[in-house]
Amino acid sequence: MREVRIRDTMSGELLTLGTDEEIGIYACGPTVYSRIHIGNARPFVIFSLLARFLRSEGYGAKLAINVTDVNDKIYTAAAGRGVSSTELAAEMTAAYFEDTGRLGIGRPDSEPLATETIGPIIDLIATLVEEGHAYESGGDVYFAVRSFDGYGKLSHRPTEEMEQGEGDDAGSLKRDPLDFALWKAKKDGEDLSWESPWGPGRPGWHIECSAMAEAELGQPFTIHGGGSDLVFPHHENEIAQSEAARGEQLARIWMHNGMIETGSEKMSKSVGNIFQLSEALDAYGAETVVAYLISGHYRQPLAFGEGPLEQAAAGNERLRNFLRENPPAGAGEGVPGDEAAAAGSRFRDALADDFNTPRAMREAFDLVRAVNQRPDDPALAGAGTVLAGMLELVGLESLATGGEEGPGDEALELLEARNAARADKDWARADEIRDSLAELGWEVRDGAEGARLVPRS
RNA sequence: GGCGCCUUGGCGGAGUGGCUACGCAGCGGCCUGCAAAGCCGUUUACACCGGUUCGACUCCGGUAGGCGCCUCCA
Repeated sequence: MREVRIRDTMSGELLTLGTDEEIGIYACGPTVYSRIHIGNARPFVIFSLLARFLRSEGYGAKLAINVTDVNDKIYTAAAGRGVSSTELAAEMTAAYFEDTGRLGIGRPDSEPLATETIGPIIDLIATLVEEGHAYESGGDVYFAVRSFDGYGKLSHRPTEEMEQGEGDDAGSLKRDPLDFALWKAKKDGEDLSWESPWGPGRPGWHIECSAMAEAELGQPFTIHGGGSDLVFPHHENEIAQSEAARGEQLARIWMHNGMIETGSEKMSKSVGNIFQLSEALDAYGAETVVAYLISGHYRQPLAFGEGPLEQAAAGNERLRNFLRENPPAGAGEGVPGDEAAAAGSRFRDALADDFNTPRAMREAFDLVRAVNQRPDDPALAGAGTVLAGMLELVGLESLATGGEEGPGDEALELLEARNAARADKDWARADEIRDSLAELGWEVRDGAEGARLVPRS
């Protein structure tokens, strides 16, 4: 069991996970008012793989990624499309499950919906009102920011500074411009609301995560994550709500992923709308999308574009080629050589060090090159098995177990005919057959041990 | 304007006070009947300006540029 360290946004420091604690991880999922884009997939992948890695190291881990299915944006988008907000949310939630499911990295342990957590949300708000941290005003309920001393500790913003940016709030029901809504009274035209002690309404944007996190993981829990764009105000407000209500820390470590950037790259129209996850999956496949998403350290911004995706695909192809030549052994079959085992160990070390996936992948590629250089070195025995183990940790196990179908009879007959032609040094005929095989989807690779067929990529 | 962060070779992207990241692409070579796969080599990469240091891409300061957020209905 390795000591795993994660960079904490609040303190800026690398914090160590307790080896005997249950690692509760809560990551903020999407607000389902539209199909998710590839940026939304980054936290899903990062936190899913982190949980997978922790388990493989022997940690107890529970991952919860919520779905925010009631929100201003949903009302607006539904109205724009002429459907009910419930309908839109249900449709987009289903699309979210489908799109993320296609990534092939499994599902979180729990995926709570805001609309199914209304009871706990109302209870939490009621507690805040009782404790004097929140107040009702015209059917809305607001959190009194100044009643919570630690406000700003995550995003490192002094409250004095925040006031200045505040625009005119003349018609507001808030007592203080800093305050934010916990509960919003039902307004005309809104088609979804719940009864509450303050009248019919719906939750504000931040409270649902406080309630769901506590319901799923208890409080405090270990890691709270999400995109860096949620640091303020969303996570700052979650802290305020949860800690004011419970008098206890919400989460010990705050872990934020960087944004996917399109930079100034101008994309062609046909590629431009590939921002949606489903379209990226259609165009490149899950393996490429996952490889792309782990190609940079999770905290850093990641450049998006055709180039990076194709590069991820090409890198995968190198790994896949290697695994074809060096297939992983079955369970319990053979012991890896020292050098191969050391590479696997360094791969895990990299992940244990703030989940450094690009550094981990370096170990994978270094191992591949070493074996290609010295295929018979006993120290590198079992490299295919080691590599497959590495890839499983980062959601790329399909590169090793891709379930490639073997060539059919027709292809095998052609291959045999080509072998015969080559034996006769009838190169023209051999090349002709190679073209035929290509049409069937097979690439011929001549090697010392004869020709073999590989699916064309 | 405020807070946080970033700026690495054609592209993506790690990392370290002094030693090749890695991947992709290009070019040259090896291997191959020719290819593919693979191997080797490759155009002196660390925004700019100062400073600290025997030595900085790697620490400090400044400049320029970029990114996220700055609130709950624009």
